[in-house]
Amino acid sequence: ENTNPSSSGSSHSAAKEPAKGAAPNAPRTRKKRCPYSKFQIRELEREFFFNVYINKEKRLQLSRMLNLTDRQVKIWFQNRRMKEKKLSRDRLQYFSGNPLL
Amino acid sequence: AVMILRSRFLDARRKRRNFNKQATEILNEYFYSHLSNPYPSEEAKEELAKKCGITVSQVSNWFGNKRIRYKKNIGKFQEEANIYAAKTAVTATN
DNA sequence: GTCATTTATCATGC
DNA sequence: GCATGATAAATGAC
Repeated sequence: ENTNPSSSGSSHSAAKEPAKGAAPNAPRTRKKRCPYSKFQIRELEREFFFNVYINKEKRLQLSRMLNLTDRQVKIWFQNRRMKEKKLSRDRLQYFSGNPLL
Repeated sequence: AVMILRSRFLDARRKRRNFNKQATEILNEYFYSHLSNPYPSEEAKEELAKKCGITVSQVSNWFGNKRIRYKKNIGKFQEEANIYAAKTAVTATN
């Protein structure tokens, strides 16, 4: 379902600056945001359910399985923790001061 | 009853509804009167949220979207910028 | 690590 | 059909 351009093929796949060695003055281009596939999200969420903080071993394992870089998995968990915190805030705000409860 | 509330919360989370005209006015006034640095502090966000009747997160979302969409096409917002520039100029003279 | 943010994408309103 | 608000990747400050 997902033709994932990141971390594909070559094992070392540089995450940024796809340009060849022509330009030494690297205008470090920001990596384009690439939505993850349903399968990738499912596996990441599954691991997140067991432990909100992932260790290095499982991170490497997940990154290989999902064809993502370690950095991408690490950042996904960081963003996921922030999302959980925001969901908690929204839930609290929504259910607080609700006359039906 | 709890389940109903829960489902209502879950689908109300992504249902998008436009802000009322007054809230948009307030947000635009702040944005164009701070065009050189359109980054309201946490306290300013809370005050804007209260005046607009929205959450602080919604204020952050609005400014994030506004900043990048303004930067991406300044010309499209020129007319709008002039309107609020004139409006703040009037209030400044009073 | 958190967290505000940038950027693209998604989903809806109209 | 775009405008608009919310969310999902990605970066950087601290």
